[in-house]
Amino acid sequence: MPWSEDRKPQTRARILQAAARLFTRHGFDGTSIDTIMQQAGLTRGAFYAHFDSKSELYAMALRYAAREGVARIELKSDPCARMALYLSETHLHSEDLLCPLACLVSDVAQQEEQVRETYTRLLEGFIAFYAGQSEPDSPARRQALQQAVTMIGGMAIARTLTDPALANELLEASRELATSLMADQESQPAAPET
Amino acid sequence: MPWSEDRKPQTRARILQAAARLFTRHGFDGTSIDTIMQQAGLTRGAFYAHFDSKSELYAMALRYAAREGVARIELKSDPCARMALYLSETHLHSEDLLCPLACLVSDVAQQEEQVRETYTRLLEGFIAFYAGQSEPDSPARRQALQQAVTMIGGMAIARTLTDPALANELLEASRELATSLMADQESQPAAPET
Amino acid sequence: MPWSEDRKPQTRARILQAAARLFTRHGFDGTSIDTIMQQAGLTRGAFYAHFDSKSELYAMALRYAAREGVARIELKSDPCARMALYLSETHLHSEDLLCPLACLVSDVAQQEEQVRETYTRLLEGFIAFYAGQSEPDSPARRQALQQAVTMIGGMAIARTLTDPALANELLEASRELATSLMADQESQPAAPET
Amino acid sequence: MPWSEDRKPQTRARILQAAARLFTRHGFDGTSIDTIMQQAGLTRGAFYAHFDSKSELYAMALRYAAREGVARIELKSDPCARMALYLSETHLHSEDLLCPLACLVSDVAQQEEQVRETYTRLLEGFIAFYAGQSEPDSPARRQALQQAVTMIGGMAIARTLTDPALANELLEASRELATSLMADQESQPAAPET
DNA sequence: ACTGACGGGACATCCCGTTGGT
DNA sequence: ACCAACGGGATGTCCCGTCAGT
Repeated sequence: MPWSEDRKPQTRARILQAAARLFTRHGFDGTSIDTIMQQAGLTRGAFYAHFDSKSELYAMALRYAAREGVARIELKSDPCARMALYLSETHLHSEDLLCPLACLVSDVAQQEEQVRETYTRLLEGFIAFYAGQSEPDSPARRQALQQAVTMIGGMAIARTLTDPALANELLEASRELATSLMADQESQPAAPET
Repeated sequence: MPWSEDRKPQTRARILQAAARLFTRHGFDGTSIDTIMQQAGLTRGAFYAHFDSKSELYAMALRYAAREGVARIELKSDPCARMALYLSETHLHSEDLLCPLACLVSDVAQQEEQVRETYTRLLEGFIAFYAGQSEPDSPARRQALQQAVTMIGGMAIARTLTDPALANELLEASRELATSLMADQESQPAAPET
Repeated sequence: MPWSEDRKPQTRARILQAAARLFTRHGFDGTSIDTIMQQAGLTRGAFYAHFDSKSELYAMALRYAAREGVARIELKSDPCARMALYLSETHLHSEDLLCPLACLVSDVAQQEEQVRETYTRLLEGFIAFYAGQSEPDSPARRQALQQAVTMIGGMAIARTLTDPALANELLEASRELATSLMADQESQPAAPET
Repeated sequence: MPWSEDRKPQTRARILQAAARLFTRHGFDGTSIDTIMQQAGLTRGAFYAHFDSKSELYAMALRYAAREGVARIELKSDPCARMALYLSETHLHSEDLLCPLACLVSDVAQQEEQVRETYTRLLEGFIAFYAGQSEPDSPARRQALQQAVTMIGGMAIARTLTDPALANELLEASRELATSLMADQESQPAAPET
């Protein structure tokens, strides 16, 4: 092999990082390959040595962003603390790390099958984290799904609003709901409907 | 002008209808003015006699779709029935009527201020419907926010998934959560955490 | 209709003319839409108001060039004179009118089906001109085919050569062969083999 | 260098072979260096250790294809049999051996001087084969030129047509004409117009 | 000799907003 | 109000030639 052996993965990672940042902020159509590569310190010409198409990169970046996000949040091992961090104002205004599941929900919905497939799997991972080894139809599973909807939905909507006060109010309400869901799960395996 | 006096508003409505349908499905960048106008039975030249720009149309269409959606759902006066309809599989696979608040969350997030402003106001309306005349910081208000997150978030995520089973599972869990929220609201003004 | 009624056909004709000129000289890949439109006094933006794709234009330009060429040559009603004109040095070095059947033989061979179809039909027309109402398997038909091969083949090869002397020699030999074929046809319906 | 001494020419030959095959089928612009090298079992970087540019390779491949073609056809020493083989349907649909003089006539016409020069010399060789040691202006020379036009022109046009029946008809007519030319040459040194 | 990442140019296609014209 | 030709910007994709590195 020419070049140093780990140069390609490094470059690839740089591209993925830039892509993750830009895609989560401006979506698929709002981000050009030129911009991504420039952000990665390269030029357009090198792009196709790493990825087959913009779509493929998009899917890869989705995964990258999700894992990277998880990695940082995993510093907190408490699920409750993670949730609070996810639905925090800090995360909402974060410059470099946004959850693709939230920021790209409807963006992904308009992409081709493979991308939506990737999104689906990432969501399954998200759910699995909160569901643990629960049965397919168990209350724990249902609560994990509700947890996902609350967290992702809350963040997605908050990101869209122009009114910061309303966004914060929404985040807080979401945190409250998510907290109650987790409380239910611990104390009793039943659904939250009292 | 030899045309009948109410022709312009009619044409405008046709454009809005086509725009609402197409935007909610394919997003801002995925929908061209040409396609919209063709769908409305006109050509692109006529567009600028009704709207100043694509962005303005997008905002208008957002409002149009929201109102139109509300109009149809309003046949059910029961808030609970409305919620069930909103989070139903029928709505998920609907051909002609989708909630822009859900389908375009992250799409709107990438648009210019004015569009996000419109989205914000529509969301306020959505919340107000479930909140009633509640105080700014009351539990009822909080529950309305949670209701919005659950409904819009649930639908938005379900729309993106490729796995129909998972999508339905998610919708069902969302319905359950939304139901419990409404039950809480009626029985007691407290938050759902028992 | 806005604009003057025959403006579009005129513009279209300008584009076709430029395209015919450029394509016959530089082939499909050697000619860009930009260049064609510039040559036609327009810009790239207007192109797709007249043609669906570059390929379609190529096919159209093929037909245009063939007809235009025929039109000029038709001033000579004598088939023999036409042949002599076709295989003349004047035609070989012509600035603005080249036979697409000769100049684009192998260029067309690499294009998609529809283009080759167009070429095939044009060749049939070429043959029909020399065959008259001859039977499908008659000597007259065969001679027309041979005429076509001689004329088109001669011109195609001559166009490719760098040595002007050899090119002229080739043209002359082709003229001689074509002449003998026509002589045969008139005097006797048999093939030229004495 | 640890490599065996004749490795370079071998590799070079592999590249030439792949190039000849691909160029004759898809032309200069339709064939990428990547494809050629892949076909040769190498990658693009190795290319420039053997050739200076794509154009140079094109010229070389032209020669290679011509010689290779001649080599196979030379098994038949009878000029007439060779002609029949050249204008056969087998050659027309051949998978791996096509005459570059025919398949690339107009493709070469659009290339730079050096390539056309190569083509010109190859054609001279082609003519010389049928002309023998004839004088520059002799009937034999003229007939060789006509032979070349008939064979190359016939094949070039047949390759372009979409209608197999017409292509075969054209080939047959060309064979007939070529045959008569050879008959004339043997029996009498005069031109065919008796 | 060979690999493969990289720079940079080219181009077909798409789409928006304008404008002449009815 | 409506039509549609037109200008011009943007971008994904492809491809050539180079060069660092073995």
